[in-house]
Amino acid sequence: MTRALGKRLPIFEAAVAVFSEKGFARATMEEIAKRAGIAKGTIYYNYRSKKALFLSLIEEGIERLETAVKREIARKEDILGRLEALIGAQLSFFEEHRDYCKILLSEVWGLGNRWEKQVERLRSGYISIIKELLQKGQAEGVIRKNLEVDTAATALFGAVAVAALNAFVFETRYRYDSILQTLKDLLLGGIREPAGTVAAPES
Amino acid sequence: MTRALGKRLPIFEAAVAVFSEKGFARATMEEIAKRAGIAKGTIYYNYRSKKALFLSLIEEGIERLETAVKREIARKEDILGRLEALIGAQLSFFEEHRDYCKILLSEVWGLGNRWEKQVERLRSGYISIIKELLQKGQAEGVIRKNLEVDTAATALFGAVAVAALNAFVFETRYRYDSILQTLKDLLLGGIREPAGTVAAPES
Amino acid sequence: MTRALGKRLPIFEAAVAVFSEKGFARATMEEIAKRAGIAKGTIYYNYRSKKALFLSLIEEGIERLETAVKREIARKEDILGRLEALIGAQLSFFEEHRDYCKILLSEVWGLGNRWEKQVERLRSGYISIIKELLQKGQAEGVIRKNLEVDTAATALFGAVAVAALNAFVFETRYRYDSILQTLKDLLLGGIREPAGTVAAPES
Amino acid sequence: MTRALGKRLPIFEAAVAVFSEKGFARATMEEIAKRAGIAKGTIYYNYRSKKALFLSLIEEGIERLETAVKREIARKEDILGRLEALIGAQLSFFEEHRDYCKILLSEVWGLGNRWEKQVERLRSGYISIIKELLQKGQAEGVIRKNLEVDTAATALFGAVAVAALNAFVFETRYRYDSILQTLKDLLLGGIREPAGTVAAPES
DNA sequence: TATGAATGAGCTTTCATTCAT
DNA sequence: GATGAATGAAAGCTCATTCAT
Repeated sequence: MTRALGKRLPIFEAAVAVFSEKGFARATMEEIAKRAGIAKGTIYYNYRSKKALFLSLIEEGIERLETAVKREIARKEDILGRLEALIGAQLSFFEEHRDYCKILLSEVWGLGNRWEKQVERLRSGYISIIKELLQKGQAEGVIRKNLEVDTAATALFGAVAVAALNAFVFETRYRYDSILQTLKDLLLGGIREPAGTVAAPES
Repeated sequence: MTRALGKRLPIFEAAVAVFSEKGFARATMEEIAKRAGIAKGTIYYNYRSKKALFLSLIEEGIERLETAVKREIARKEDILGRLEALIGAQLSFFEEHRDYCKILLSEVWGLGNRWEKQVERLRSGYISIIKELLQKGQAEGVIRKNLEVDTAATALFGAVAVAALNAFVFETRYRYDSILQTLKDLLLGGIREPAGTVAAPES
Repeated sequence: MTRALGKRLPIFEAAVAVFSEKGFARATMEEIAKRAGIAKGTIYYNYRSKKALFLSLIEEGIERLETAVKREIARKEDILGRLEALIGAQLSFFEEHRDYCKILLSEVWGLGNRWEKQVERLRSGYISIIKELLQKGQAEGVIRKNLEVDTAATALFGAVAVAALNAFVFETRYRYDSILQTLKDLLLGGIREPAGTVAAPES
Repeated sequence: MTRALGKRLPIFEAAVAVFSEKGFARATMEEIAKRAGIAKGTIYYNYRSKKALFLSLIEEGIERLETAVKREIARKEDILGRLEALIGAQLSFFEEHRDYCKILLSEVWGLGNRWEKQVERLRSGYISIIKELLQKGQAEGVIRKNLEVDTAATALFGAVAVAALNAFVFETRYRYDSILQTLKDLLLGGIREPAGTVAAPES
């Protein structure tokens, strides 16, 4: 998102669609151009290369995700509320942009160093948001101190992302609210039935 | 894993390495052959195509993961113990085979439809193991009934996988025990400091 | 022959030459490209595949042959004159395009089923022209009724084609008029010295 | 046909079948071996190369054709009877060995110099049989002197071969006797209704 | 004799990229 | 600014041939 996006927006949107459907390697500039309704050469007039186009996608995608997440977080005062908001924002973002969900999982998280430093920065940038919340929560005593924030943050991201992928991409039918509630319950309260509760047998 | 693996094992191992480093599309038969120390044609003598080789990899990988997980689960009697065992087995498998960790995340989970029915079957086969544990636990009253098992199972898988990827692939230094403990705590008990607990200030 | 043949004509001509020299299977795109003075990829920019290029060749070839034959036939009024014209036109076409002569014989007539429906249609399309002439001639009483038109038509085609191949491809020296006259005599009047004729000893 | 054909016969027969179905280039040693019920290496134990196997096929094929033709010719005294016998023998040979019919037309006649000198010798060897008959007949005054024997001989061969191919390979249903009679009539007597004959309307 | 695993040259095809218009 | 014809490097795949057993 740099120049006065003349033809840039259509290209961008077509690229998101094609990259998410085919993955980076099997996506072709030809198809992106066709879907954007322009000539192939025009893409090169706006982006240096296929890779540059892709990176700009990733960057934009993570930026949008961050923006959405930060906006939702800001609305809550307490840490736990903010974590819930984060889970909700990420899930909702992935529902609306299942394109990105696939791309992020398979090409950014799933590929290790395969991509540039740039991508790595974005990845750890996003994870940091979660980490900071966790750390603040630990300091305030609302989050368990024995959790290693690094691990917990990535696990949290992974849980939401994979569940989102499963529901929005693999399954055609799903109940959004139910998924959201389950994720919040699971991540905040754990799988286990709380100790104090009298586990009333399902009679 | 079919014939009396003449050159099959070296091919297999080289393929795992290359596919995990480059991803399916950017991996070349040439490189796999070179790394296996054989001629390109020999791969085709043993596997019908690049795709077939890859699928056999996936299949074998998920099979091994399942085997390891099931073995560990079988050692425990109670459901929660089994869930802990599952988390541990998956984490340990991903540490030992970080190749597979990347391949599974980026090409199997991360790709929706892009692969064959066969892969989809394997994927949901593995998830079923988790789902069954959760359902049994809910019946026994040790797992919270309000969790949607589908979502919870995929989230659990995703949490472990992404955390493993982060530690074993992105970071060079990590403390295995710490990660394992964090995942168990997080997934079984949740992020939140248990209610009853007197949140002892971090003195 | 579709688009405003940019590089199509040179490709086409090079392809005719190479296919005729080497046959379909042993002809390489590399050589066709080199002979057309273009890059290999350019062929694929103009034709979907090697097979498509070849089929377009066959189609064009039979079309040209048909056009030439029909033009010559149209100039004569009587059936026998038309048959002579057909023999002459086919022979002359094969002399001018000995490339096609080889391709047609070896890949179209010589291959049974091996090629597409499309080729079969072209083949029987051309044979039909001869068949119709024969049938009309039988109806008019100038052609022997006991001849099976199917057999006679293919035999006539084969006689001219193989004789043409022999003269124009295998032999370097030949007398065109003599060949033409022999074919006309043979096919219209037969090998046998007419009965009534007093076989004047070769004085 | 040299060594004590130990495994040679099965190979030979399988080769004829496969070469005729697929043509030289698309036939594979693998398939020939499988169809002969032996291992691939065994073919190389009996024939120096694919080409050598193929050439031995051609040689054998033309030899068999020549033998059959000469046998039938020898039974007749007069030239015209011999020519009829030749037509009959060639047609019958092609019916029984439609394999050879295809191979001969597409790979031997249809390919010009593409094959070895050896094949050329065989080809012109067979044509010579026809030529000699024609020359003798011209000397005896039963065959028209104005026919160029070279052209007439190849035309005769081509007429029978292409008609045979058309009937035996392209069509599934055909009446052998009718085809034979038509070819004899056509080639000996010509297409044209004999002049003296009162063209009796088809009452 | 017979085998079949192994080879690698060679082929078709794809596609990111360039550049004259 | 925009185009799309042209390119050629690179990849998957086939198969005649070899050779240790």
